[in-house]
Amino acid sequence: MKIDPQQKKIKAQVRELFTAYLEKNKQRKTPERYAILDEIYSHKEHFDVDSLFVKMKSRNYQVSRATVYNTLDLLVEAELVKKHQFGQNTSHYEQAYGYRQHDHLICNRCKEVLEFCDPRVQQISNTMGSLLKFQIGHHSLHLYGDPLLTEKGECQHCNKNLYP
Amino acid sequence: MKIDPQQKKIKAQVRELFTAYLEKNKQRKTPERYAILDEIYSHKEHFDVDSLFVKMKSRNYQVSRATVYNTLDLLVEAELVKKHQFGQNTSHYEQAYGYRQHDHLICNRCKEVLEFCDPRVQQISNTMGSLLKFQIGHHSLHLYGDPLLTEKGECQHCNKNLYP
DNA sequence: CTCGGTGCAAAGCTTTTGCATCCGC
DNA sequence: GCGGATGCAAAAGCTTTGCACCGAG
Repeated sequence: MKIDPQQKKIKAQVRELFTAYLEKNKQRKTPERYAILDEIYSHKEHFDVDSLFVKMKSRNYQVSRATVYNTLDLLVEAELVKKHQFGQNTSHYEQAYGYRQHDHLICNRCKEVLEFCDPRVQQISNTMGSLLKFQIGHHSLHLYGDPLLTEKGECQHCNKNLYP
Repeated sequence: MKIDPQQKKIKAQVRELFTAYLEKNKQRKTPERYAILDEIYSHKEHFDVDSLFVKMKSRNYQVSRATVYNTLDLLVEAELVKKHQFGQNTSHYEQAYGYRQHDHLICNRCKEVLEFCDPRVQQISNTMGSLLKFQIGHHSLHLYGDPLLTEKGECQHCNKNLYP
């Protein structure tokens, strides 16, 4: 894996933000917590708890599942990680820092997750917040659909033949 | 419970639609399936699998959990029921017929689910579908937020005192 | 030193599966 | 009567919990 200087910078910023969060909330700064944060910000992709657990294990770092769950909760609370539920019963997570606001489109065929941006989502959130008298903290917009195939029956995204 | 003539009419229509779906897909018309559909359309509220199972049991109708799960899948497929995942690990369901398109706002405090309508959601769905070359089948937009409290600290929805 | 965090394994919940029986077609 | 659907219970996931030990403050 290449070392992206931009990613390295983000990692450092995120560590600082996490430290600030931990201090503010009088939580301990354990090496496990930082190791998990670091691992998460080493890959751009979405992930689930188990794949993160396996990644930690396959590196030199030994953590328990319980700690992974605990730390993810903390990171969500600190707004450094976002939690999603895409149709399945497993939760998916993604980085929340250094990345512009976006939503997700999930392919019904291959379950791949694409990202997109639309400012109207924020507008809706604002409108409904004031209309219903809520302070909206976050939202999730998921679109589910089938890819339009080429005349050969190939998916225009994963390039796999998905006919029919 | 009052018998709402409008609701009764909807029930009849839904039964017909379900019959059409079952015939089209060469599935059997079992009494259990109709009983479950009927139970779902007897209450307007959202529900989860277990509460539906309990409701069926507490009536005269005995069904197994497996059948509830199977039938819900069918009903989702037939577009008579919508499935949602609100933050928790339990799936929630709601009627999909005789009800205008709407999305959900979930209260962070009491977990109550409010509904709202905004045509811009459909517009976003259309825009992103053609932009990313997908045929969007359905979507889910969930807003999560805290209710604005009155000066006495009461929630303006459930009227409970939620201070602080 | 103290008390919160961690690791491990067991328990808890929701959902799925296997198999015998039942019943719609 | 055949083959799919159901019921029951067991199994399979994912997540949470209990408890002993460890280590950050």
